[in-house]
Parts: sequence; C-alpha cells; structure tokens
Amino acid sequence: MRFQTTLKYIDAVARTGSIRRAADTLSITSTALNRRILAFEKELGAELFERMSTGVRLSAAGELLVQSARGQIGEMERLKTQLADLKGERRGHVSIACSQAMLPYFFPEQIAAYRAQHPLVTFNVMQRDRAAAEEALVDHSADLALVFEPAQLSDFDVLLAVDQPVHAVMAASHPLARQEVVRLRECFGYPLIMPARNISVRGLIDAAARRSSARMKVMVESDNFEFMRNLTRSEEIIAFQIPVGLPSGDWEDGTVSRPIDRRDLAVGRIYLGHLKGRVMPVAVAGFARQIQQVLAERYE
Amino acid sequence: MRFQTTLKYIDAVARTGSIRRAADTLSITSTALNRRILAFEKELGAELFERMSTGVRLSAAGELLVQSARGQIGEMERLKTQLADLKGERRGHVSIACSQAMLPYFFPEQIAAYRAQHPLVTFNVMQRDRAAAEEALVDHSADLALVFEPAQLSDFDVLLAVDQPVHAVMAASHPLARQEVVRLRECFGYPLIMPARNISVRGLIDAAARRSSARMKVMVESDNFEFMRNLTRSEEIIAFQIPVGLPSGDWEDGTVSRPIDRRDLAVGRIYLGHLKGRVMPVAVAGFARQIQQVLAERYE
DNA sequence: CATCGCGCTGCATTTTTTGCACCACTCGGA
DNA sequence: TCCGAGTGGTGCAAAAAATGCAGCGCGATG
Repeated sequence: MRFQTTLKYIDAVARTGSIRRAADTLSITSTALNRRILAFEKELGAELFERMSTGVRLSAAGELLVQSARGQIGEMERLKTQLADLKGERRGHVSIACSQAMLPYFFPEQIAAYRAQHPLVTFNVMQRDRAAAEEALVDHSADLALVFEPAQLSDFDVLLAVDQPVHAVMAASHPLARQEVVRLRECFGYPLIMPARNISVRGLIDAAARRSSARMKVMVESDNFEFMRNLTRSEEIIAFQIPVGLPSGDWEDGTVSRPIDRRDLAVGRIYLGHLKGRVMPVAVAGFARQIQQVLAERYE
Repeated sequence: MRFQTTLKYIDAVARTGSIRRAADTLSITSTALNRRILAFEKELGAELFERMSTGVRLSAAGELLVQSARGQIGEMERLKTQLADLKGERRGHVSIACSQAMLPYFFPEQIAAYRAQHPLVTFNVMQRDRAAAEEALVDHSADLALVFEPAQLSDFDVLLAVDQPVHAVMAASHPLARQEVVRLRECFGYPLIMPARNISVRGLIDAAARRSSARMKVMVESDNFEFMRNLTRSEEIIAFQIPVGLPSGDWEDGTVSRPIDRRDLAVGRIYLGHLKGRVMPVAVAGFARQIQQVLAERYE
C-alpha cells in the first residue's frame, strides 16, 4: 500500500536503529528516507527519534507512533486478504510463534491439513519461548501464538487453553515402559535427562522435586527435545515432554512415552492466542479455528 | 495526516455518493479525486465503487475498505491526541451521540465541569435516537454514546448502565405534586402529555398501560421535552421524563417532578458506551471516566 | 430530443520526491 | 592525537507524481 510507505519506513528505521542502514534494506537513499522522517516529524509536531552519533533510537512519541503504525500496517494486510477472500481467492499468510514442543509433530500435521484445503495460504512458523512469543505478537511479527505456560497474558487474547500433563519418554526396553502410567518417584529412581532451565516443563518438574524427598539424578540437560529423545534410545535414561510434542501413535524408533501420574505433577497448559484488540485476517482466523477445534477434541 | 488523504477522500466520496460533489467539499478538482480513486483501486486490485450514471455507490469491497479506513483515520486522530498529551497539552476532542434527555441539564453541567479542568478540549454533542446513536459510533461520527434503552448492543462496548425510573412532571400546583411518589394509576386519572412513539419512555408507559385496566387520557404528543414540560405549567396535565433529564434541584418555573412508584413501571436504563474494539483518545477516555463516575454515584 | 450531471482521459503545469555531493559531528582504534 | 568510518542533515538539480483545464461519452430526466 503506497500511502503507508512512510509508516513502513519509520518501522524499518525503528527496527534497524539507523536511517542509513534502514535505507539500504529499503532500497532507497538515506537522503530520501531522512527527509521523509523529518517531514513527518514536522507534520506531527513531535520528534520520533532521538538522534545519537551511532544512529537513532525511538523517543517516547516514536514508540507510540510505531506501535500504532504496526497496527495500521497489519490492518491493511488483513483488509487485503479479506478483499482477496471476497474475490474467491483463498490466499493469505499465517505467522505463528510457538514453543518448541509444537514443531516436530503438531504444526506439521496441522499446517499440512490446512494447506490441503487452502493451498494458497502460506505459513511462517517461529520457535519462541513464552516471553518472546508474546513480544512477537506485540511487534506484529506473529499473528498467533501457541505456547506452553505463557508468562504474562497482558496484550494476549486467549482463544483456548488446554491441559498438558507431562509424559516421561524412554526406550521401549526401559523397565518403566511396561506400565501404562508412571509415578514421578519411580522416574527419580533412574537417570534423567532434563530440559534446560528456561523451558517450562523443567519448572514443573523442579517444583515437584522440591516437594518430594527423592533426589533427581540429572545426567544431561538440553534445550532440544529431539536430542533428548534420541538419547533415551541408547541409554537407560528418562526424558520428559508434553503431549503436543508427542506423535499421535508411537514412535517407530524404539522410544515410547508414558504419562506421569497427575497426582505427582502440576498440570501445565498450552495457550492459543493472538494480540489483544486485533482483528485477524481470514486465513489466520480460519487456521486458528482449526487449531482450536483439534486441541479441544484431543485434549479436553 | 498527509498520508491518509486518499483514505479520507474515499471516505468523503462514500459519504456524498458522488466524486464531483465530494471534490467540491474537499476543495480539489474532480479530476484529481477521480484519479486517486482509480489508482487506488488498481493498486488494490478491486473496484471500490459501482459507477452509476447518477454517481457512485460503495461496492462490497469498498464497504470493507471504508470501514477499515475510518478506523485508521480515527486511530491516527487518537494517536495525535496521545502525543499532544505527552507534551503536556491537554487538548483533544470529544464527540457524543445521546438521547434528548441528556441535553438540557446533564451534558451542559458535565461538559462545563470537564472543560473547567481541560479548557483545550472541544466537544460535539449530537442528539440521536438509540438506533442512530449506534450508527454514529459505527461510522466514527461519535466517540461516545449515552442513550436510554439502546436497541441492539452489537458493536457497542458498555462502560456503564444505570437505572432510570420514570418521573411524572407537572405544575407545582397539580394535586399529585403534594405526594413524594406517585402511582401510575393516579396519573392516569389526569390528562397526559406523552412522548412521541419513537421515544423509549413512551414504550415503557404504553407497556404498563396495557397491563392496567385504566385508560390513558393522552391529550398531547410531542418529541420535545422542553415543550412538554412548559405545557404542564399552563394546564393541569402530566408529562414524563427520566431523572437524567431533570435538573439537580427543582425547576424555578413552577413545575416539579415526582418519581413513579417502581411497582408500576418497568425501569429503563441508560447506557454509556463506545464502539467495540476501538481505543479511545485520552480526552474521550477522561471524559467518559467522569460521566461514568457521576452517573454511578448519582443513580446507583 | 435537448439538457444536465455524471465519471473519465490527454496534455500542459505545478508540486513533491528523490539522488548526488558535501557538511558537521562522534566514536574507536592505530 | 589524529585519522577513518560511521552517523544525521542540507543545497541544488533532476525525476516523478499529482493537479487542473478542456473536452469526451454516457445515461437519466424533463
């Protein structure tokens, strides 16, 4: 949209922190960009950027403007997809910020299913921890967020929240694999491989461990679940994961998952949400509805 | 805001229904306006207007665009007042759509009070019936609505709702004026002056009358409350009004008001609200807060 | 059938935007 | 301490975009 160029330019400058660098990425001269900003500031009657010798930084006023500008740019984007929808072209784009657990199985399946019906819809899936996911919504780099145990829910419109009891993941030959449900205390009898401390599942287990007298034998830590699971194939060691991170059936590589008894561990939840007050493009709304439905019937 | 001119132009064309006439009000040539629209349509890939020999009319796509455009224009307006607020200038503008009852006493007092503290804030008060008030919110010609018994509350974010039991208004010399509270049945013993049928108070009284065996002696109808009250000074006749339309004390022209017993009449409510999903400019938010407070402590 | 108002277009003109060259300044490191 | 690489800002001319004028075709209206 031509008439929003100035807003987009300012957004770019805010992101890069330098007029000249922003000008490069926008394939425009720094002169033109600079003057657009000066003219806009004059018209607005407020300085948008603090000029420093190393570049520029948003002023308080600029902060407000950029926030609004991103909203307006997004709104135009939404409108365009709505118009396209009106013409019968079911195109669009969905940008998602989600926890790691959703990446291996859940979103591949869901996106494939959605794209089977709407082949012109494109996707962008970004792994973000719970804080970064909310930031992504705020700065409009994501339309939807699906995160496990989000931090603060300000600016966050919750579409759905479902329980996700933690599972223990181990080799099929592991002694505990014979049980349908395992107790946390039983797990503590074996060597463990734990998620990194910034991962929410870790917090739940740590909290339970503090209430228990048993000591955990944490042999390995990692922030990558594929690595952790693969490690259980070669050692008699237990990893942890939440149901959305597990395949629908069993793995075919000799690893299995067993739910941990609900009495032992606080149940975490995954939240599906978008930025508060924003109207979603048709494709985003449609995909969100599918996710909502699937999660509801699978985990409620 | 210069970069929104095209949006504003399109809004104007949508309102006037003709490019040439819109061009006049915008002090611009029809040529320029026409070309802006054509260029914008081309860029958007959709016809915004249906061309007819008598002028233009919004297409479905245009309808969507104009709705979004008004939102964006309003958002820019809000942003500007927020920036002004940041600079310490407490300026701004508040546009209100309200029922007739609020015009004689309530809003004059409230606006005077608000302007005493914020002299740079300007106001626009429009009398609208309940349907038109909601329309005014939707097409962004009003920021706030304060209406008695609104019709449908879609698109309407309710900030506050308070009860408004109907009062009987009569000359101080009227026989019923001696009582603190009057029964509706007693009123029906005297000649009545009734609000027009499109006024909500009328609906409440009519409904009560249908449940009662007594017949109403409706001698005069009017849609203007000042007229109705003034008529009670010269005849032994009773009019009706809701508390918000009454002065704080008594009138000084020989008329009085007495509440009708709550058992006799359904209690109507007045609703303060704004357009759903819209972020209010600072001045609007501030004024709304005051109204909310006053109404709450006066009528709850 | 003439007229009026409508949206639209070719062309000359005006206004705005852009790019080049260059200035003043700050910061880091030789 | 000085130099170079980085920053934002400015004068001026070229390029691009928007505007206004005159006029076209078309349909509704009296």
